[in-house]
Amino acid sequence: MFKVSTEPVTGAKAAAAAEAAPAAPAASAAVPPPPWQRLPDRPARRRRDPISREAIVETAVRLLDAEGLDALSMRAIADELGTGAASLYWHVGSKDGLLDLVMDHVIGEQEVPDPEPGRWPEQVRELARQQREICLRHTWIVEVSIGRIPMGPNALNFSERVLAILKSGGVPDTLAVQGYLLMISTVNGFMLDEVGDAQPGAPAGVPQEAADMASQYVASLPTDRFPNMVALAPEFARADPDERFELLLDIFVSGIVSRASAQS
Amino acid sequence: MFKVSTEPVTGAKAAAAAEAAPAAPAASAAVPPPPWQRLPDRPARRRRDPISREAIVETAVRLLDAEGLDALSMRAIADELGTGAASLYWHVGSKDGLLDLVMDHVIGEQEVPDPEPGRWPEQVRELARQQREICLRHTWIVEVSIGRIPMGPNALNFSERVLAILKSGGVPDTLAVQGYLLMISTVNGFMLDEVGDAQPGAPAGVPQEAADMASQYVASLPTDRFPNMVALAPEFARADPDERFELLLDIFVSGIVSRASAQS
DNA sequence: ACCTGAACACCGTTCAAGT
DNA sequence: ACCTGAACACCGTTCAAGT
Repeated sequence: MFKVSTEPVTGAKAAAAAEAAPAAPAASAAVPPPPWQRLPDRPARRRRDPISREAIVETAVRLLDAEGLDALSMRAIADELGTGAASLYWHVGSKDGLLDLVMDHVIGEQEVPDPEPGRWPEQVRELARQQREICLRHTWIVEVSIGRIPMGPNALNFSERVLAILKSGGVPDTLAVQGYLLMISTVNGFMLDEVGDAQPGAPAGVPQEAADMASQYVASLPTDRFPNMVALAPEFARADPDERFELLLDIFVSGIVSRASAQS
Repeated sequence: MFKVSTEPVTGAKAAAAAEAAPAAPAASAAVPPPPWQRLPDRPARRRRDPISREAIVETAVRLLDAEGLDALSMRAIADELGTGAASLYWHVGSKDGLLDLVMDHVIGEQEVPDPEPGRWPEQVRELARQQREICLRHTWIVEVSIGRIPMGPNALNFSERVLAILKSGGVPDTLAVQGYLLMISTVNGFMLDEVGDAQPGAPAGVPQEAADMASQYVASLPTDRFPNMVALAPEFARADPDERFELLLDIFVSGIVSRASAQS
């Protein structure tokens, strides 16, 4: 089922404000114990990451970037924070709930410029490129986004600002919303291809090695049964993702533009 | 990492042929024991699904359709076949390997028509619609396809025949391959949105209920901070997927067509 | 060649109990 | 209000052993 991942709109802002404010009076704050004092050696929680909803989300993102989606477990996150897995459940409810928060956190990385009505198509292109870059930084995000309708505070803010750009360009209501939704999912589809489930080691983006292997295999097929594949094998090899992404943008944005001017 | 999911091209054909051939002499084949005879009651494997690579794949697909991706476990498959999980590993190597086979199996549902050079753009549209329908039948396939470069026998056959259509239409080599790859991933992106991780109960496709809930929530936002969202809330509600898919096809195919005629 | 049971090293989540 | 350890019901996979 679809889950509408909502957060109270004020939540994040409030938290951010609290964080920005000067730290609370640290009167009896952490003082390191004298070196001779023997403390009960429970894991000695590293308090630079105090356990809180925000800290859990940030730890999860760091872990995801470093180890990939398969390696993310509640136990691993808790370990990183110096606690047990059970402790996380008070803050995030479930792993699924945590991933909702993680997704909104990542959406927060998008910076949407103020509308410049004259060049809205180029602004749309820039947004798409930025979306791609975020997916390359966080290769796990496409998979995480499956089945989540982004409605957290950052998602709402993002949508609002993108729609402002389209509306300022005179795109009619229906086309603006449809086009916005299609743009997101089209880029996601592209990224589905480009990043796959790349492991952290890999430099993100389809490893050239894999592309070459595939192309080589295609070239080796029996010509009589796969004439087109064999003939086009070299094309599969030199499929530069940047180039292909720009082609996709060209097709997509010019399509929206021509429909927008036809309707107004 | 990307896995190139390859099967020897001849494998499936050979297996199919073997299956089609008359069954081996069933001289001392299974005769049901007399009703009074007490047999050791091990699970009494239902032999209508003999355990084999093909049977495992088919069982997996049936289970996936019925219960969704999260519910698929090696134990569940084995249970359905009347064995233990360990027995599957002789046939499929790993769950991941099984999913490779499952993906190729599903790709095999695509029927690609022979090229009709005059109407290749419409043929491309039809292929995309068919891809969508398969994703609606098997809502888990988009997620399964992440990180898999489809190179099984059915995938190769599919690619070959699609490329034949594009080439017959006079699409230049590079654009044919790029366009083919982009079409697949664009439809996948759309399906990522449309099916999410729909559970088996749901009628496949974004539940109208969820769309309404989202739209209602958007309409309830503070107007001063989300003027565009609030104004466009109704558009979010009546986003008919069929309509949006056709818009996407229009944009995409017309983009390919105009570039094809510009280059030739 | 094929199948099996039992074990290993994990999961997400719950819950009574602690402070 | 927040955290904890221990337990529950699962996972995928391995492996020695069976036929």
